[in-house]
Amino acid sequence: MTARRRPATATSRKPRRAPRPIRREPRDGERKRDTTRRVLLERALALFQNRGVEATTMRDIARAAGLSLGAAYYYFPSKEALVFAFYEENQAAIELTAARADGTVRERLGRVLHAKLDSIRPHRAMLAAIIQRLVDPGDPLGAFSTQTGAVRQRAIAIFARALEGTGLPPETVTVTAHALWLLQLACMLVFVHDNSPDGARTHGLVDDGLDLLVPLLPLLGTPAGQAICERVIGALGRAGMVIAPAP
Amino acid sequence: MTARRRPATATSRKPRRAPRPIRREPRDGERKRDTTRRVLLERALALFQNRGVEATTMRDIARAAGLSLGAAYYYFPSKEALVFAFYEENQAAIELTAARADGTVRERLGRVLHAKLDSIRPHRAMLAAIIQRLVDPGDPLGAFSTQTGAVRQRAIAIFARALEGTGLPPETVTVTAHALWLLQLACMLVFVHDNSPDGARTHGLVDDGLDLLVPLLPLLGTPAGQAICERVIGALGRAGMVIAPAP
DNA sequence: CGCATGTTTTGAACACGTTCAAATACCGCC
DNA sequence: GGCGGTATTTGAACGTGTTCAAAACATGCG
Repeated sequence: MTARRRPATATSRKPRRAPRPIRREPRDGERKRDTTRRVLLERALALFQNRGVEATTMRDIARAAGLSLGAAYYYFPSKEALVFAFYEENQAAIELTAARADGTVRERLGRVLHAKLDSIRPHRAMLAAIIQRLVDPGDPLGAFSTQTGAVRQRAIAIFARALEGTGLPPETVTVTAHALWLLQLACMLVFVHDNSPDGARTHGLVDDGLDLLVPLLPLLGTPAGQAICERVIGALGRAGMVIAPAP
Repeated sequence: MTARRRPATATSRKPRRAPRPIRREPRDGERKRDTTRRVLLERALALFQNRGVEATTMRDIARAAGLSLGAAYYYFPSKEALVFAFYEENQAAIELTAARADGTVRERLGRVLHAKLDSIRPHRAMLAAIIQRLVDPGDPLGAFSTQTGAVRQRAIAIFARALEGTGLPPETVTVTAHALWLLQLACMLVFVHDNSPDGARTHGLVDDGLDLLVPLLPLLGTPAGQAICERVIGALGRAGMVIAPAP
Protein backbone atom coordinates (compact mmCIF):
# COMPACT_ATOMS: atom_id res chain seq x y z
CA MET A 1 0.00 0.00 0.00
CA THR A 2 2.79 2.37 0.85
CA ALA A 3 6.48 2.26 0.07
CA ARG A 4 8.35 -0.43 1.86
CA ARG A 5 10.81 0.93 4.34
CA ARG A 6 14.14 -0.46 5.32
CA PRO A 7 14.57 -2.24 8.62
CA ALA A 8 14.99 0.96 10.64
CA THR A 9 18.62 0.85 11.59
CA ALA A 10 18.08 2.27 15.03
CA THR A 11 20.99 4.68 15.07
CA SER A 12 21.26 6.38 11.69
CA ARG A 13 21.75 10.07 12.34
CA LYS A 14 22.01 11.70 8.97
CA PRO A 15 22.68 15.38 8.53
CA ARG A 16 19.60 17.41 7.68
CA ARG A 17 18.54 17.56 4.06
CA ALA A 18 17.50 20.71 2.31
CA PRO A 19 13.73 21.27 2.53
CA ARG A 20 11.51 21.01 -0.52
CA PRO A 21 10.47 24.42 -1.81
CA ILE A 22 6.65 24.71 -2.00
CA ARG A 23 5.04 28.08 -2.57
CA ARG A 24 2.97 29.49 0.22
CA GLU A 25 2.08 32.97 -0.91
CA PRO A 26 1.14 35.34 1.89
CA ARG A 27 -1.88 37.61 1.83
CA ASP A 28 -2.11 41.26 2.75
CA GLY A 29 -0.32 42.08 5.96
CA GLU A 30 -0.17 38.45 7.02
CA ARG A 31 2.58 37.15 9.27
CA LYS A 32 4.53 34.22 7.96
CA ARG A 33 3.19 32.09 10.76
CA ASP A 34 -0.39 32.88 9.84
CA THR A 35 0.22 32.18 6.18
CA THR A 36 1.62 28.75 6.90
CA ARG A 37 -1.25 28.02 9.25
CA ARG A 38 -3.87 29.10 6.78
CA VAL A 39 -2.40 27.09 3.91
CA LEU A 40 -2.11 24.05 6.13
CA LEU A 41 -5.76 24.32 7.10
CA GLU A 42 -6.89 24.84 3.50
CA ARG A 43 -5.07 21.76 2.25
CA ALA A 44 -6.30 19.71 5.17
CA LEU A 45 -9.96 20.58 4.58
CA ALA A 46 -9.57 19.86 0.87
CA LEU A 47 -8.13 16.45 1.61
CA PHE A 48 -10.82 15.74 4.20
CA GLN A 49 -13.53 16.44 1.66
CA ASN A 50 -11.91 14.45 -1.13
CA ARG A 51 -10.97 11.34 0.78
CA GLY A 52 -12.71 11.64 4.11
CA VAL A 53 -11.16 12.30 7.48
CA GLU A 54 -10.14 8.76 8.29
CA ALA A 55 -8.40 8.16 4.99
CA THR A 56 -6.43 11.37 5.19
CA THR A 57 -3.28 10.98 7.24
CA MET A 58 -1.41 13.73 8.98
CA ARG A 59 1.52 12.83 6.75
CA ASP A 60 -0.65 13.49 3.69
CA ILE A 61 -1.67 16.87 5.04
CA ALA A 62 1.87 17.89 5.87
CA ARG A 63 3.09 16.82 2.44
CA ALA A 64 0.27 18.67 0.67
CA ALA A 65 1.26 21.84 2.49
CA GLY A 66 4.96 21.36 1.81
CA LEU A 67 5.76 20.77 5.45
CA SER A 68 7.18 18.01 7.52
CA LEU A 69 5.03 15.98 9.85
CA GLY A 70 6.32 17.70 12.93
CA ALA A 71 5.71 21.15 11.49
CA ALA A 72 2.06 20.32 10.99
CA TYR A 73 1.81 19.43 14.66
CA TYR A 74 3.54 22.68 15.48
CA TYR A 75 0.55 24.56 14.09
CA PHE A 76 -2.28 22.23 15.06
CA PRO A 77 -1.93 20.15 18.20
CA SER A 78 -3.92 17.27 16.75
CA LYS A 79 -5.89 16.07 13.78
CA GLU A 80 -9.04 16.88 15.72
CA ALA A 81 -8.05 20.51 15.93
CA LEU A 82 -8.08 20.67 12.14
CA VAL A 83 -11.54 19.13 12.10
CA PHE A 84 -12.80 21.60 14.67
CA ALA A 85 -11.55 24.45 12.51
CA PHE A 86 -13.94 23.22 9.83
CA TYR A 87 -16.76 23.10 12.33
CA GLU A 88 -16.31 26.75 13.23
CA GLU A 89 -15.99 27.86 9.62
CA ASN A 90 -19.21 26.09 8.71
CA GLN A 91 -21.20 27.65 11.53
CA ALA A 92 -19.96 31.12 10.64
CA ALA A 93 -21.00 30.60 7.03
CA ILE A 94 -24.50 29.50 7.88
CA GLU A 95 -25.14 32.48 10.12
CA LEU A 96 -24.74 34.73 7.11
CA THR A 97 -27.21 32.90 4.91
CA ALA A 98 -29.96 31.67 7.21
CA ALA A 99 -30.58 34.56 9.55
CA ARG A 100 -33.18 36.45 7.50
CA ALA A 101 -36.26 37.31 9.51
CA ASP A 102 -39.03 37.49 6.93
CA GLY A 103 -41.83 35.00 6.36
CA THR A 104 -43.81 32.88 8.78
CA VAL A 105 -42.32 31.00 11.68
CA ARG A 106 -42.73 27.80 9.74
CA GLU A 107 -40.85 29.27 6.79
CA ARG A 108 -38.07 30.69 8.93
CA LEU A 109 -37.48 27.45 10.78
CA GLY A 110 -37.53 25.54 7.51
CA ARG A 111 -34.98 27.92 6.07
CA VAL A 112 -32.63 27.45 9.01
CA LEU A 113 -32.80 23.67 9.01
CA HIS A 114 -32.63 23.23 5.24
CA ALA A 115 -29.76 25.70 5.03
CA LYS A 116 -27.87 23.79 7.66
CA LEU A 117 -28.29 20.55 5.77
CA ASP A 118 -27.29 22.20 2.50
CA SER A 119 -24.22 23.71 4.07
CA ILE A 120 -22.94 20.40 5.31
CA ARG A 121 -23.86 18.42 2.21
CA PRO A 122 -20.48 18.82 0.52
CA HIS A 123 -18.85 17.58 3.69
CA ARG A 124 -21.07 14.62 4.37
CA ALA A 125 -18.32 12.08 3.99
CA MET A 126 -16.23 14.10 6.35
CA LEU A 127 -18.94 14.60 8.93
CA ALA A 128 -19.75 10.92 8.91
CA ALA A 129 -16.33 10.38 10.38
CA ILE A 130 -16.70 12.92 13.17
CA ILE A 131 -20.38 13.12 13.99
CA GLN A 132 -19.88 10.37 16.48
CA ARG A 133 -17.65 12.70 18.39
CA LEU A 134 -20.07 15.57 18.02
CA VAL A 135 -22.69 13.78 20.07
CA ASP A 136 -20.28 12.66 22.78
CA PRO A 137 -20.70 14.95 25.81
CA GLY A 138 -17.25 14.01 27.02
CA ASP A 139 -15.44 14.94 23.86
CA PRO A 140 -13.77 18.33 23.98
CA LEU A 141 -14.68 18.78 20.33
CA GLY A 142 -18.23 17.55 20.82
CA ALA A 143 -21.24 19.77 20.29
CA PHE A 144 -21.94 19.78 24.05
CA SER A 145 -18.51 20.67 25.35
CA THR A 146 -17.58 23.98 26.88
CA GLN A 147 -14.92 24.47 24.24
CA THR A 148 -17.53 24.63 21.51
CA GLY A 149 -19.92 26.60 23.70
CA ALA A 150 -19.59 29.81 21.72
CA VAL A 151 -20.47 28.15 18.45
CA ARG A 152 -23.38 26.35 20.07
CA GLN A 153 -24.79 29.51 21.60
CA ARG A 154 -24.72 31.24 18.24
CA ALA A 155 -26.55 28.34 16.66
CA ILE A 156 -29.22 28.34 19.35
CA ALA A 157 -29.62 32.08 19.03
CA ILE A 158 -30.56 31.61 15.40
CA PHE A 159 -33.46 29.40 16.40
CA ALA A 160 -34.51 31.83 19.08
CA ARG A 161 -34.63 34.62 16.51
CA ALA A 162 -36.68 32.48 14.14
CA LEU A 163 -39.23 32.03 16.93
CA GLU A 164 -39.71 35.73 17.46
CA GLY A 165 -43.07 35.93 15.74
CA THR A 166 -44.75 33.40 17.98
CA GLY A 167 -45.48 35.72 20.87
CA LEU A 168 -44.26 33.13 23.34
CA PRO A 169 -42.65 34.41 26.54
CA PRO A 170 -38.85 34.71 26.37
CA GLU A 171 -38.18 31.82 28.68
CA THR A 172 -40.32 29.52 26.57
CA VAL A 173 -38.55 30.67 23.44
CA THR A 174 -35.21 29.82 25.00
CA VAL A 175 -36.29 26.32 25.93
CA THR A 176 -37.80 25.72 22.52
CA ALA A 177 -34.69 27.01 20.76
CA HIS A 178 -32.60 24.52 22.69
CA ALA A 179 -34.98 21.75 21.72
CA LEU A 180 -34.82 22.76 18.07
CA TRP A 181 -31.05 22.76 18.20
CA LEU A 182 -31.18 19.20 19.49
CA LEU A 183 -33.56 18.35 16.68
CA GLN A 184 -31.13 19.82 14.21
CA LEU A 185 -28.37 17.63 15.59
CA ALA A 186 -30.59 14.61 15.11
CA CYS A 187 -31.32 15.69 11.53
CA MET A 188 -27.62 15.95 10.86
CA LEU A 189 -27.18 12.45 12.21
CA VAL A 190 -29.73 11.16 9.73
CA PHE A 191 -28.55 13.33 6.86
CA VAL A 192 -24.97 12.22 7.03
CA HIS A 193 -25.91 8.68 6.12
CA ASP A 194 -28.70 9.58 3.73
CA ASN A 195 -27.75 8.41 0.26
CA SER A 196 -30.92 9.47 -1.52
CA PRO A 197 -30.35 12.04 -4.31
CA ASP A 198 -29.54 15.44 -2.78
CA GLY A 199 -30.43 14.03 0.60
CA ALA A 200 -34.09 14.39 -0.36
CA ARG A 201 -35.20 11.92 2.29
CA THR A 202 -33.80 13.97 5.14
CA HIS A 203 -35.08 17.23 3.70
CA GLY A 204 -38.51 15.63 3.48
CA LEU A 205 -38.24 14.47 7.07
CA VAL A 206 -37.45 18.01 8.14
CA ASP A 207 -40.55 19.32 6.41
CA ASP A 208 -42.76 16.57 7.79
CA GLY A 209 -41.37 17.18 11.26
CA LEU A 210 -41.92 20.93 11.11
CA ASP A 211 -45.43 20.50 9.71
CA LEU A 212 -46.14 18.36 12.71
CA LEU A 213 -44.44 20.45 15.37
CA VAL A 214 -44.97 24.08 14.39
CA PRO A 215 -48.79 23.94 14.71
CA LEU A 216 -48.25 22.66 18.23
CA LEU A 217 -46.07 25.61 19.24
CA PRO A 218 -49.00 27.84 20.33
CA LEU A 219 -49.86 25.15 22.86
CA LEU A 220 -46.69 26.09 24.70
CA GLY A 221 -48.26 29.49 25.36
CA THR A 222 -51.25 28.00 27.19
CA PRO A 223 -51.14 27.54 30.95
CA ALA A 224 -50.62 23.81 30.50
CA GLY A 225 -47.78 24.43 28.05
CA GLN A 226 -46.18 26.92 30.39
CA ALA A 227 -46.37 24.41 33.20
CA ILE A 228 -44.63 21.83 31.08
CA CYS A 229 -41.86 24.28 30.19
CA GLU A 230 -41.39 25.12 33.86
CA ARG A 231 -41.12 21.48 34.76
CA VAL A 232 -38.67 20.80 31.95
CA ILE A 233 -36.47 23.67 33.12
CA GLY A 234 -36.73 22.46 36.69
CA ALA A 235 -35.85 18.90 35.81
CA LEU A 236 -32.88 19.93 33.69
CA GLY A 237 -31.73 22.26 36.46
CA ARG A 238 -31.86 19.46 39.01
CA ALA A 239 -29.85 17.35 36.58
CA GLY A 240 -27.16 20.01 36.51
CA MET A 241 -27.92 21.29 33.04
CA VAL A 242 -28.31 24.99 32.61
CA ILE A 243 -30.48 26.49 29.92
CA ALA A 244 -28.89 29.83 29.22
CA PRO A 245 -30.93 32.52 27.47
CA ALA A 246 -29.60 33.68 24.15
CA PRO A 247 -27.62 36.92 24.39
CA MET B 1 1.86 6.20 30.93
CA THR B 2 3.20 2.90 29.64
CA ALA B 3 6.60 1.34 30.10
CA ARG B 4 9.36 2.76 27.98
CA ARG B 5 10.88 0.23 25.66
CA ARG B 6 14.42 -0.08 24.48
CA PRO B 7 15.51 1.22 21.06
CA ALA B 8 14.14 -1.68 19.02
CA THR B 9 17.19 -3.46 17.67
CA ALA B 10 15.71 -3.90 14.23
CA THR B 11 17.10 -7.30 13.27
CA SER B 12 16.76 -9.69 16.18
CA ARG B 13 15.46 -12.93 14.70
CA LYS B 14 15.19 -15.27 17.61
CA PRO B 15 13.97 -18.83 17.37
CA ARG B 16 10.51 -19.45 18.82
CA ARG B 17 10.36 -19.41 22.58
CA ALA B 18 8.37 -21.82 24.67
CA PRO B 19 4.92 -20.42 25.43
CA ARG B 20 4.17 -19.19 28.93
CA PRO B 21 1.91 -21.60 30.77
CA ILE B 22 -1.21 -19.80 31.98
CA ARG B 23 -4.10 -21.85 33.32
CA ARG B 24 -7.28 -21.77 31.35
CA GLU B 25 -9.48 -24.30 33.06
CA PRO B 26 -12.33 -25.59 30.93
CA ARG B 27 -15.91 -25.84 32.11
CA ASP B 28 -18.32 -28.70 31.69
CA GLY B 29 -18.33 -30.15 28.21
CA GLU B 30 -16.56 -27.13 26.77
CA ARG B 31 -14.38 -27.35 23.70
CA LYS B 32 -10.87 -26.06 24.10
CA ARG B 33 -11.62 -23.36 21.59
CA ASP B 34 -14.59 -22.14 23.58
CA THR B 35 -12.63 -22.12 26.81
CA THR B 36 -9.92 -19.96 25.35
CA ARG B 37 -12.49 -17.66 23.84
CA ARG B 38 -14.40 -17.29 27.09
CA VAL B 39 -11.28 -16.58 29.16
CA LEU B 40 -10.11 -14.05 26.62
CA LEU B 41 -13.44 -12.26 26.78
CA GLU B 42 -13.52 -12.32 30.58
CA ARG B 43 -10.08 -10.81 30.89
CA ALA B 44 -10.84 -8.23 28.25
CA LEU B 45 -14.02 -7.03 29.96
CA ALA B 46 -12.24 -6.89 33.31
CA LEU B 47 -9.50 -4.74 31.82
CA PHE B 48 -12.03 -2.54 30.04
CA GLN B 49 -13.78 -1.85 33.32
CA ASN B 50 -10.61 -1.21 35.29
CA ARG B 51 -8.80 1.02 32.86
CA GLY B 52 -11.34 1.93 30.21
CA VAL B 53 -11.46 0.75 26.64
CA GLU B 54 -9.02 3.23 25.17
CA ALA B 55 -6.33 2.60 27.76
CA THR B 56 -6.55 -1.16 27.37
CA THR B 57 -4.44 -2.39 24.48
CA MET B 58 -4.94 -5.61 22.57
CA ARG B 59 -1.46 -6.54 23.76
CA ASP B 60 -2.64 -6.14 27.36
CA ILE B 61 -5.64 -8.34 26.74
CA ALA B 62 -3.61 -11.04 25.02
CA ARG B 63 -1.05 -11.02 27.83
CA ALA B 64 -3.73 -11.18 30.52
CA ALA B 65 -5.18 -14.26 28.86
CA GLY B 66 -1.78 -15.87 28.37
CA LEU B 67 -1.94 -15.59 24.61
CA SER B 68 0.03 -13.90 21.94
CA LEU B 69 -1.29 -10.87 20.13
CA GLY B 70 -2.10 -12.81 16.99
CA ALA B 71 -3.98 -15.47 18.90
CA ALA B 72 -6.29 -12.87 20.37
CA TYR B 73 -7.12 -11.73 16.86
CA TYR B 74 -7.74 -15.34 15.93
CA TYR B 75 -10.69 -15.40 18.32
CA PHE B 76 -11.98 -11.84 17.97
CA PRO B 77 -11.50 -10.07 14.65
CA SER B 78 -11.14 -6.67 16.31
CA LYS B 79 -11.18 -4.82 19.56
CA GLU B 80 -14.69 -3.68 18.69
CA ALA B 81 -15.89 -7.24 18.59
CA LEU B 82 -14.87 -7.63 22.22
CA VAL B 83 -16.79 -4.50 23.09
CA PHE B 84 -19.86 -5.73 21.26
CA ALA B 85 -19.71 -8.95 23.23
CA PHE B 86 -20.16 -6.85 26.34
CA TYR B 87 -23.10 -5.07 24.78
CA GLU B 88 -24.92 -8.32 24.15
CA GLU B 89 -24.17 -9.71 27.59
CA ASN B 90 -25.50 -6.60 29.24
CA GLN B 91 -28.75 -6.66 27.31
CA ALA B 92 -29.32 -10.32 28.11
CA ALA B 93 -28.76 -9.61 31.80
CA ILE B 94 -31.23 -6.76 31.94
CA GLU B 95 -33.98 -8.76 30.31
CA LEU B 96 -33.93 -11.11 33.26
CA THR B 97 -34.28 -8.43 35.91
CA ALA B 98 -36.48 -5.75 34.41
CA ALA B 99 -39.21 -7.68 32.67
CA ARG B 100 -41.62 -8.06 35.57
CA ALA B 101 -45.13 -7.00 34.66
CA ASP B 102 -46.66 -5.90 37.97
CA GLY B 103 -47.39 -2.37 39.11
CA THR B 104 -48.58 0.69 37.22
CA VAL B 105 -47.27 1.72 33.84
CA ARG B 106 -45.29 4.49 35.52
CA GLU B 107 -43.71 1.97 37.89
CA ARG B 108 -42.92 -0.51 35.13
CA LEU B 109 -41.29 2.06 32.91
CA GLY B 110 -39.32 3.42 35.85
CA ARG B 111 -38.11 -0.06 36.66
CA VAL B 112 -36.91 -0.67 33.12
CA LEU B 113 -35.04 2.61 32.82
CA HIS B 114 -33.52 2.57 36.29
CA ALA B 115 -32.50 -1.04 35.87
CA LYS B 116 -30.80 -0.21 32.62
CA LEU B 117 -28.82 2.57 34.24
CA ASP B 118 -27.92 0.39 37.20
CA SER B 119 -26.78 -2.37 34.92
CA ILE B 120 -24.37 -0.16 33.05
CA ARG B 121 -23.12 1.76 36.06
CA PRO B 122 -20.13 -0.50 36.70
CA HIS B 123 -19.17 -0.05 33.07
CA ARG B 124 -19.57 3.68 32.80
CA ALA B 125 -15.92 4.35 32.07
CA MET B 126 -16.07 1.73 29.40
CA LEU B 127 -19.27 2.96 27.83
CA ALA B 128 -17.98 6.49 27.73
CA ALA B 129 -15.46 5.26 25.22
CA ILE B 130 -17.95 3.50 22.96
CA ILE B 131 -21.23 5.37 23.30
CA GLN B 132 -20.10 7.63 20.53
CA ARG B 133 -20.15 4.65 18.24
CA LEU B 134 -23.47 3.47 19.59
CA VAL B 135 -25.21 6.55 18.25
CA ASP B 136 -23.53 6.44 14.84
CA PRO B 137 -25.98 4.99 12.31
CA GLY B 138 -23.09 4.06 10.06
CA ASP B 139 -21.20 2.05 12.61
CA PRO B 140 -21.73 -1.71 12.33
CA LEU B 141 -21.58 -1.87 16.12
CA GLY B 142 -23.89 1.08 16.58
CA ALA B 143 -27.28 0.76 18.20
CA PHE B 144 -28.99 1.42 14.85
CA SER B 145 -27.14 -1.04 12.68
CA THR B 146 -28.61 -4.21 11.28
CA GLN B 147 -25.95 -6.24 13.04
CA THR B 148 -27.26 -5.21 16.40
CA GLY B 149 -30.86 -5.43 15.26
CA ALA B 150 -31.71 -8.47 17.32
CA VAL B 151 -30.52 -6.88 20.54
CA ARG B 152 -32.36 -3.67 19.71
CA GLN B 153 -35.61 -5.48 18.99
CA ARG B 154 -35.46 -7.27 22.31
CA ALA B 155 -34.88 -3.98 24.10
CA ILE B 156 -37.82 -2.33 22.34
CA ALA B 157 -40.02 -5.31 23.11
CA ILE B 158 -39.42 -4.73 26.81
CA PHE B 159 -40.84 -1.23 26.53
CA ALA B 160 -43.79 -2.50 24.53
CA ARG B 161 -44.57 -5.00 27.28
CA ALA B 162 -44.33 -2.31 29.94
CA LEU B 163 -46.95 -0.33 28.01
CA GLU B 164 -49.47 -3.16 28.00
CA GLY B 165 -51.73 -1.69 30.66
CA THR B 166 -52.40 1.53 28.81
CA GLY B 167 -55.09 0.22 26.50
CA LEU B 168 -53.48 1.95 23.55
CA PRO B 169 -53.84 0.32 20.14
CA PRO B 170 -50.96 -2.01 19.18
CA GLU B 171 -49.59 0.30 16.53
CA THR B 172 -49.42 3.20 18.96
CA VAL B 173 -47.68 1.00 21.49
CA THR B 174 -45.07 0.08 18.93
CA VAL B 175 -44.33 3.70 18.05
CA THR B 176 -44.18 4.69 21.70
CA ALA B 177 -41.88 1.81 22.54
CA HIS B 178 -39.48 2.97 19.84
CA ALA B 179 -39.59 6.48 21.23
CA LEU B 180 -38.90 5.23 24.73
CA TRP B 181 -35.96 3.24 23.47
CA LEU B 182 -34.56 6.42 21.95
CA LEU B 183 -35.14 8.15 25.26
CA GLN B 184 -33.25 5.40 27.00
CA LEU B 185 -30.33 5.92 24.65
CA ALA B 186 -30.34 9.60 25.50
CA CYS B 187 -30.41 8.78 29.21
CA MET B 188 -27.41 6.53 28.76
CA LEU B 189 -25.62 9.36 27.01
CA VAL B 190 -26.20 11.58 30.02
CA PHE B 191 -25.54 8.90 32.58
CA VAL B 192 -22.18 7.95 31.23
CA HIS B 193 -20.77 11.35 32.04
CA ASP B 194 -22.71 11.86 35.25
CA ASN B 195 -20.28 12.06 38.12
CA SER B 196 -22.80 12.68 40.89
CA PRO B 197 -22.86 9.98 43.59
CA ASP B 198 -24.49 6.82 42.25
CA GLY B 199 -25.48 8.78 39.16
CA ALA B 200 -28.27 10.31 41.21
CA ARG B 201 -28.65 13.21 38.80
CA THR B 202 -29.51 10.98 35.87
CA HIS B 203 -31.81 8.79 37.94
CA GLY B 204 -33.60 11.95 39.03
CA LEU B 205 -33.86 13.07 35.45
CA VAL B 206 -35.44 9.75 34.52
CA ASP B 207 -38.06 10.15 37.23
CA ASP B 208 -38.78 13.75 36.33
CA GLY B 209 -39.07 12.82 32.68
CA LEU B 210 -41.43 9.94 33.32
CA ASP B 211 -43.57 12.03 35.70
CA LEU B 212 -43.89 14.48 32.86
CA LEU B 213 -44.47 12.03 30.02
CA VAL B 214 -46.51 9.18 31.43
CA PRO B 215 -49.56 11.35 32.28
CA LEU B 216 -49.53 12.46 28.65
CA LEU B 217 -49.67 8.90 27.31
CA PRO B 218 -53.48 8.67 27.37
CA LEU B 219 -53.52 11.63 24.98
CA LEU B 220 -52.06 9.31 22.36
CA GLY B 221 -55.28 7.34 22.53
CA THR B 222 -57.42 10.34 21.55
CA PRO B 223 -58.24 10.99 17.89
CA ALA B 224 -55.69 13.81 17.81
CA GLY B 225 -53.04 11.60 19.34
CA GLN B 226 -53.83 8.84 16.87
CA ALA B 227 -53.48 11.29 14.02
CA ILE B 228 -50.08 12.35 15.28
CA CYS B 229 -48.94 8.75 15.49
CA GLU B 230 -50.13 8.12 11.96
CA ARG B 231 -48.24 11.14 10.69
CA VAL B 232 -45.09 10.14 12.55
CA ILE B 233 -45.24 6.68 11.04
CA GLY B 234 -45.88 8.17 7.63
CA ALA B 235 -43.00 10.62 7.88
CA LEU B 236 -40.58 7.98 9.06
CA GLY B 237 -41.74 5.66 6.31
CA ARG B 238 -41.13 8.32 3.65
CA ALA B 239 -37.67 8.80 5.16
CA GLY B 240 -36.95 5.11 4.66
CA MET B 241 -37.19 4.12 8.30
CA VAL B 242 -39.37 1.19 9.17
CA ILE B 243 -41.05 0.84 12.51
CA ALA B 244 -41.35 -2.89 12.99
CA PRO B 245 -43.83 -4.23 15.54
CA ALA B 246 -42.36 -6.21 18.38
CA PRO B 247 -42.61 -9.96 17.86
C1' DC C 1 30.19 40.53 11.29
C1' DG C 2 29.63 37.38 15.83
C1' DC C 3 26.75 35.93 19.04
C1' DA C 4 22.61 35.08 21.69
C1' DT C 5 17.74 34.36 21.83
C1' DG C 6 13.53 33.03 20.02
C1' DT C 7 10.79 30.83 16.19
C1' DT C 8 10.06 27.37 12.89
C1' DT C 9 11.16 22.84 10.84
C1' DT C 10 12.76 18.29 10.77
C1' DG C 11 12.31 13.20 10.93
C1' DA C 12 13.26 9.44 14.03
C1' DA C 13 10.97 7.14 17.74
C1' DC C 14 6.93 5.54 20.14
C1' DA C 15 2.65 2.79 21.16
C1' DC C 16 -1.22 1.50 19.06
C1' DG C 17 -4.66 -1.69 16.15
C1' DT C 18 -4.28 -4.87 12.67
C1' DT C 19 -2.42 -8.43 9.24
C1' DC C 20 0.00 -12.39 7.84
C1' DA C 21 3.25 -16.11 6.71
C1' DA C 22 5.12 -19.35 9.13
C1' DA C 23 5.65 -22.40 13.20
C1' DT C 24 3.62 -25.42 16.36
C1' DA C 25 0.06 -28.27 18.63
C1' DC C 26 -3.53 -31.38 18.01
C1' DC C 27 -6.13 -35.38 16.29
C1' DG C 28 -7.73 -39.25 13.55
C1' DC C 29 -5.98 -42.91 10.94
C1' DC C 30 -2.67 -46.39 9.46
C1' DG D 1 4.96 -45.12 16.55
C1' DG D 2 4.50 -42.29 11.99
C1' DC D 3 1.70 -39.51 8.58
C1' DG D 4 -1.35 -35.93 6.98
C1' DG D 5 -4.32 -32.42 7.60
C1' DT D 6 -6.56 -29.02 10.41
C1' DA D 7 -6.63 -25.83 14.35
C1' DT D 8 -4.19 -22.89 17.00
C1' DT D 9 -0.34 -19.84 18.10
C1' DT D 10 3.38 -16.91 17.27
C1' DG D 11 5.68 -12.33 16.69
C1' DA D 12 7.50 -9.40 13.11
C1' DA D 13 5.85 -5.95 10.04
C1' DC D 14 2.76 -2.35 8.59
C1' DG D 15 0.55 2.22 8.74
C1' DT D 16 -1.31 5.24 11.94
C1' DG D 17 -1.51 9.59 15.31
C1' DT D 18 1.52 11.77 18.29
C1' DT D 19 5.91 13.37 20.78
C1' DC D 20 10.41 15.19 21.08
C1' DA D 21 15.26 16.59 20.91
C1' DA D 22 17.76 18.59 17.88
C1' DA D 23 18.66 21.31 13.62
C1' DA D 24 17.82 25.31 10.80
C1' DC D 25 16.30 29.78 10.37
C1' DA D 26 15.20 34.57 11.87
C1' DT D 27 15.96 38.57 14.36
C1' DG D 28 18.03 41.83 17.49
C1' DC D 29 22.24 43.71 19.56
C1' DG D 30 27.18 44.63 20.41
